Amino acid sequence: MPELPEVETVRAGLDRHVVGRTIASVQVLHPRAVRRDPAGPAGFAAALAGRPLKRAERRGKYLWLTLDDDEALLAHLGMSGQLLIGDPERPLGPHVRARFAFTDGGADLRFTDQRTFGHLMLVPLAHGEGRVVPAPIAHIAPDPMEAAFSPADFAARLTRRRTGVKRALLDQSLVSGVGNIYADEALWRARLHWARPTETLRRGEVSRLLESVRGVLGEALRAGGTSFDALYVNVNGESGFFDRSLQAYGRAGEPCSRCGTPIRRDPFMNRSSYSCPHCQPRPRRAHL
DNA sequence: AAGATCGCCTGCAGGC
DNA sequence: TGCCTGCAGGCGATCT
Repeated sequence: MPELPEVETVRAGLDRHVVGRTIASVQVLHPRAVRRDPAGPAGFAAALAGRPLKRAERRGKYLWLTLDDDEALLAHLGMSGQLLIGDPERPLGPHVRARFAFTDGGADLRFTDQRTFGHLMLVPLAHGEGRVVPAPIAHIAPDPMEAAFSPADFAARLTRRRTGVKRALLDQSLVSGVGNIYADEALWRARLHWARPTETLRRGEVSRLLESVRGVLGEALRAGGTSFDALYVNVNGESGFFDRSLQAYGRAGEPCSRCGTPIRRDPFMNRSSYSCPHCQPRPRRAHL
């Protein structure tokens, strides 16, 4: 599941292999891939033909290629999305949803997505929080790794919430780029229970949490950051990450690496939260 | 109006 | 063997 580190690796791959080139033609192979684009598959494809790709940018889990005329090709990989670069003659796999060919006749770009939670759209650029971003994501907060991110704002907005700390971490309008996996990892590292009410967090706990979020994201980024160049054809946001060392996520029943207590799995928002019952004791007043 | 829930999707694991 | 259920999960839409 691509979260910020994976998406950043994809962005770096796009920067290296498609920025500076010009789109020749676009095939939309599954209409759902562009479901959020009001122009529809044909309009999306037509509007992109002949457009040069200027820059590859990212905020949180969204990435985009800026075009001329203050527009951008915006992408979200969802659960299973991949952007693959390779020989334009290779056969189309079953999950290829869109294909971009370039005027230089070189490697093409393919958006593949088994579960089709991801999407692409052609959008105008607009002013977001502290930066020019695609208009549809102007409501997304800066991610913890970007210059526009303000720790003071994050702390103030977090403790103003009336919810559990994990729900807050997953809310992209408070801080972007954190998904279920890294939320659990950051909470484990910060020794905070996922149901801890945000308004009870003390100043030191908030800074410990932010430090933990940045730590797990940064380490994952460094672990996976080379996978793209090594593979070249695999801008996929997965390869090189599945062997990432996780301390809590997915480790129900296994001993906590700090204290040996078995990691516990709790149902959470129709999915799961993993935590150490000893290091992350459940608060008396839990926000489930 | 903020916070919580729902529905979208497919493949796989596990039970019977 | 094959069917069924549950699970994975980000996010926009829709409730309260």
